[in-house]
Amino acid sequence: MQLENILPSASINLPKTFYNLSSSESTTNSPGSAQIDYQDVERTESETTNGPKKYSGVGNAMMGEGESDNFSGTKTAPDGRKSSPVIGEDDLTSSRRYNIDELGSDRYFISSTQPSTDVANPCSLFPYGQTGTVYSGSNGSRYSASLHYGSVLPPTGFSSAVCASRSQFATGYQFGQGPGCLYPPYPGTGSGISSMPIPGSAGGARAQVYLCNRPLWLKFHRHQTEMIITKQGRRMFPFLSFNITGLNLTAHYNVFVEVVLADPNHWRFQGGKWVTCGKADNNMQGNKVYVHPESPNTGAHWMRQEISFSKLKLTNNKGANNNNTQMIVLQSLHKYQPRLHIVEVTEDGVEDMSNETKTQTFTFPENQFIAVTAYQNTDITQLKIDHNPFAKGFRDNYDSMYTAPESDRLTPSPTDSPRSHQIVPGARYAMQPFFQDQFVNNLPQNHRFYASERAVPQTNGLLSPQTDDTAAAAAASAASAQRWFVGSVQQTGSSSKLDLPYDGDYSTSGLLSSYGIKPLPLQTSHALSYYPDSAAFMAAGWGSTRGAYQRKMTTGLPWSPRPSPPAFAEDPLGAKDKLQDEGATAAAAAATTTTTGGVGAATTSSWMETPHSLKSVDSTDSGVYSMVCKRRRLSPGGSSTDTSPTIKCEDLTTDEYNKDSQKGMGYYTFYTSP
DNA sequence: CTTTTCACAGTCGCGCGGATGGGA
DNA sequence: TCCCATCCGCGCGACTGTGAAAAG
Repeated sequence: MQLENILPSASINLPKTFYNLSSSESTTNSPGSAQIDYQDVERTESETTNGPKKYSGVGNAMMGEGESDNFSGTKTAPDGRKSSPVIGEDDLTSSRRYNIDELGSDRYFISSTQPSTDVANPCSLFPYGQTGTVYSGSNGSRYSASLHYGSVLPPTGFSSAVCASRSQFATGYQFGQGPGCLYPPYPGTGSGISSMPIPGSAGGARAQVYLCNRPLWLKFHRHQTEMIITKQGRRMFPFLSFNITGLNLTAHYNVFVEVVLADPNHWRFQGGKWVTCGKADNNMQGNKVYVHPESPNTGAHWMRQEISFSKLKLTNNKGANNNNTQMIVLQSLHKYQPRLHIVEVTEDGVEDMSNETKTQTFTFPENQFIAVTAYQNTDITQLKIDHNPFAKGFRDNYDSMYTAPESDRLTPSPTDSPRSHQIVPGARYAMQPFFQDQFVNNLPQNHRFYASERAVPQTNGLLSPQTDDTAAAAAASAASAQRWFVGSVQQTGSSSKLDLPYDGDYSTSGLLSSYGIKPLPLQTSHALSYYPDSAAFMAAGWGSTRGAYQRKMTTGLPWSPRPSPPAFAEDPLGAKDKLQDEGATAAAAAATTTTTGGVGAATTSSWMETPHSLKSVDSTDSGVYSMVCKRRRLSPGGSSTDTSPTIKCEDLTTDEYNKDSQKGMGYYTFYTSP
């Protein structure tokens, strides 16, 4: 790709107040310009489609402004290299930091429409499908949306089954992933596929789907999302929540989620990162589909409100099929990709067998996760605790948090969070605060001091293993005139700084560099994700004590023998180069994803082992990292490490940021397809 | 040694019943 | 005094991550 070309446009718009962009590269792009750039990118990408591509952008893209926050995991080594054990570190994407859409809007959408060349259409921005870099399967051929669909979801079985009824539905789809089924071309193609319209599909009604809580998903995705599976079933968190547009108001549709293997590998958490370990067992049988309880229903119904799958449960119990609750059967240590299916049916819920084209599938790469029976990466654990209302009891500063007046307490309750927006008709924005929060870190102004440092989303690439959302981001950016634009942000000049938003702080602390601790993860602000009015809490003492993390030491190899393939594909460029380019890459990331089709864009090369050169980099840190692999939370009073001030101060300008974000619904508005 | 299972403690909302207050 | 609406407290269930034990 031609990063140079892309960068300017790629850069995201961010409130300067918040990010303090100083980067020379950063440019003030207007939304329009951004779009144009993307076009360029897309073009470029398509041209290079066959070439080795790397996973790019996702990681960065993921870092939303709001998110940028705190991610602790990523830190820059003194030399500017990222030392975080986080998955994505090898990922080139990491270099790309920003994703437009994150900043611009909280909603990310993929249109099922065909990847038309229509530039104007946000969808067009994502050359999904075109980028075959993704896991192409044995034949190596790229999966086109249609192809993939067909392979995975045979018209006869899949769609037809659907029609009958929910129960049938589930049954019918149950083995969609069974042997013989192709893996969804995950990274790249996966997203692309879903986004791609099925040939002749929808008789004209092309739906557009927005991932409502995308920012939150991105946060997790950066660290490689993990989902607990238990015998009795465990809810997903983040849960899937979509907004759908473009449906026929009067037509009836079944909406369901299918979870398919994202790649052909078995994974294990070793050396602080996820690495492949043998082949996946794709013979696993069991229900893979969760039909939305409100199915079938009219297009008007589905479009009226957010479609939440908060009740969806994941289990590893093949025989478990609770009559009351649909559960999706998964296998531990396998990577999965949820996919949203919208199938037009008759009033009674029966699908039109004669017209399989009425099925539309949407895939959001950031929804990808690894099923586990116990959390492996403490970053994920912390994110879950910080964001999942059900886990409030595990928040270290919980006490102080709640000292605030009840009136100030906006945290959605476990039950209401999902329901509130789902049930109330027309309450499309009911969750606004929630989403907003995902973007914004609410911090007391007193923390403002560190604003400059936080200017860049932290975790850059380190984390995200798979990236894909960049495409989405790009689309979002293009689609919505970004309110904020961030240039390559990053730190001016020195490449070393690029990666680390917190560079200054971390380096200062020194502790962070070692990773012995989890730098304020958080997100305190994160913890308040659900607390729009977090400031009050902060005043109450929030942030004063945040659990420190203790790395869970793994006796295993410091580094995985085999780096995760696609997701974590290393950048061919030297690490150093990477860093230098990071600023550019960040911007490019968006473009890349767009062009590459998001995560999936990863080329076959991405599957190759990580270059030793990169490893060397890691090795440098390995001493530190090796120790780190898994982190465990410490008691509040715990290690001195956690005390680092930097952490607490994550985002300074948060207040301002919030103001901006709150100003208009526009921030949350949906993208409309041209 | 790794992975899975289980009991546990914690939070929350919901539902129920009782107490309270106002109006007829 | 009776009826009705509202408020409050309690118990229950749902849900979470933790950590130890069990299983492979």
